[in-house]
Formats: sequence, C-alpha cells, structure tokens
Amino acid sequence: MQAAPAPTRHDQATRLLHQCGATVTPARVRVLQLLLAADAAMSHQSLQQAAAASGHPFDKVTLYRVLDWLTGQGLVHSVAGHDRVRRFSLMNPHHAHAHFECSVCGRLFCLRGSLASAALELPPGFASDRVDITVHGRCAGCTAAATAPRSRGKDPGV
Amino acid sequence: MQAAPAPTRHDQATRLLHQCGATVTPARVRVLQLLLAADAAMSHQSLQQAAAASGHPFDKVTLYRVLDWLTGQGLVHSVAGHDRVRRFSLMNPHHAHAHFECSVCGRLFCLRGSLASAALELPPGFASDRVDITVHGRCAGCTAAATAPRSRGKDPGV
DNA sequence: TGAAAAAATGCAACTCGGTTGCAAAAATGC
DNA sequence: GCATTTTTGCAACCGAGTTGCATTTTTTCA
Ligand SMILES: [Mn+2]
Ligand SMILES: [Mn+2]
Ligand SMILES: [Zn+2]
Ligand SMILES: [Zn+2]
Repeated sequence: MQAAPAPTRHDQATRLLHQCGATVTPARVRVLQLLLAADAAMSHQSLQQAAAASGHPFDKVTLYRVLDWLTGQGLVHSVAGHDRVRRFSLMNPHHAHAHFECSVCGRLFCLRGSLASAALELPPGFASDRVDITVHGRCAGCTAAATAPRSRGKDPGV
Repeated sequence: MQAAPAPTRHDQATRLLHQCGATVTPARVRVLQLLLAADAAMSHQSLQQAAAASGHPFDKVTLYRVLDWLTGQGLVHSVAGHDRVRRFSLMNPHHAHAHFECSVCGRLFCLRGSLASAALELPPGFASDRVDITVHGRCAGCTAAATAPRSRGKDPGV
C-alpha cells in the first residue's frame, strides 16, 4: 500500500508549466524547481550555481532566456536590488506586494500582506500605473546573527 | 549701477560645497551645476555627455568618484531605474520622498509631497530601516506626446 | 508517418555600467 | 619651502546582460 506520495517540486513545476499551456522543457522545469525551493529571490548567478551544484549546469544564455520567458508568462517576477542585480522569484498570488532587501546580506524577499496604497500626489500630467515599494533593513537571519555574538554567520546567498 | 546679479548655478554649486566644508574642486562644481540645471535625475552617461557638450569633458572615473563623494556627503542621491542604471539628483530637503519612473522615456523624477507611510507588516525578526517607493507610469511629456499626435517627440534624456 | 516549420538550446563574441590599480598633479598642513 | 593628503587621469579589468548564428528538439500537418 503506497501512500499517495507528496507532489515533488518537479511535479509542481511541471504542473505550473502545463497550466499555462506551453512546452514543458527541462530547463524551465529545473528553474521553477529551484525557485520553488528558494526562501528568497534568486539571482541569475545563484540559480546557475545551484544548478551546477546539483550536477546539471545551465548554459548562461539559456538561463537568461528561460527567466525572461517565465517572467513574460507571469509565472515569475524579478526585482533589481541596490547592487543592480535582478533577483527572481515565483509570482505570488498577491497582485501588488512589497519587497524587502536586507542591507546586510543583500537577500531580497517578497512581502505578503496589505500594502496601504500610499496616496502620492503626482505633478500635473503624470499618470500612475504601478507603485513599487521596497523596504530596506535587516532580515531575521542577520538580526539574529548580530544579536547572538560569534554565532555562525549567515552567508549572503549571492 | 549694476543690479545685484542673480546667483549663477556656479555660485550655487560652490556654496553647497563650502557648506559641507570640503575642498571645492572644479569637477565637483561642474557636476553640481549640471544637476542644479536638470529637471530629472541624470545618469552617469547623460552627465558625461552634457559635460562634453559644454566643452569640458569629464574623465569617466573622476565622474564616478565625484558622484560617489557627493552621495557620501548627502548632497546628491541616486536611484536605479528598471534598466539598472543609476540616476543622480540633488538631495531634496524632504527626507523621505518617492520617485517616478516614466515607462516611455525612462526619465526619473523625485516626487515631493507627503508619502503616506504604508503600513506594511514585516515577518518576525525583520527590522525596517527605510522604505523606497517608486511610481511607474507616464510622465507629463510622454502623455502630451501621446495625446497630441505628430507633435515633436520627447527625447529619452538617456 | 515523415518532411517542413517553429521553438528551444549552446556557444562565442559583444555591450555597457561600474571598479581597481597605479602614477601624475593639485591642494593642504606646518 | 617641503612633506602629506587629496584629487585627477588613464588603462585594464569585472560582471550582468545581450546578440548573432548554428544546432538540436519539438510541434504541425499533409
Ligand atoms: Mn515579489
Ligand atoms: Mn529623489
Ligand atoms: Zn540579511
Ligand atoms: Zn516620459
């Protein structure tokens, strides 16, 4: 009696791709797998390293193209950190959501929760489309590391 | 009878530099002059072009270093646009202010006015420092250009 | 089926914003 | 003056992202 196995990340990734009716290619599946497993947004570099570490290195350009495609499909979105590097994460259901960038480790998180749409007054003739909000500060990991001295330091996650 | 001449941008720039008690170098003065005259934030490239056009080309590295220095002094601040290019503008007195990035021409403006502090809930352990807000949409110039057809098109300002 | 068309991949060379190292030239301190 | 610090200039470099083009894979459809 096999208990119904929990869906693997590979399954989840494949399902996401089927849902948007496009070809399920190994590259797309693997990128989605990595993003499903991530707790923070991932840079191109960190994705490439993670893939290489798992024994299936990506071609650089293919990875860029897969990320562009996933973004175009609305499965993934990206934010540029203050280091001008784009970081990618799964599009979460909250249509508009804010981001958090840790000024210590540089990791970037999607925040969930209501963001009070700031009532900003625009100059005459300006039309607003979308508002991006990024909170800067210390993430939980870095706060803990600073509080508990000589603990094992958090790594930047590139 | 000379009427008291209005302070030139050069004067204004020099005064700003004196106020923060640092050496007034020609490069710093010229960068500040350009920023004083700008109606939107300027990229490194546009500053370099503007300087070259006025007959006093900057060395690339010197310009980067002056911008870093001015930013460190708090006289100038920079924002990275969605094209991952930093754009610089004079620090305006409003401590926290939002920005506007035009999705048509790419120009970036500092908005003035109260930005309703969005009540964002952070995950446990996260500490907020500063909140960056960027509004995306069409600037006045681009809206006008779209409305009045075949008008002279606004240039991107790089 | 099995060719033809379309989409995805791999590789090299390239662009471009930004940095680093180091030496020459000003500016500053005494 | 002369030593020390700061600023400038140049060249080489770095890393994120793009482009062109040839090869492979997948899809379409007669
Ligand atoms: Mn997000
Ligand atoms: Mn601003
Ligand atoms: Zn952190
Ligand atoms: Zn515009």
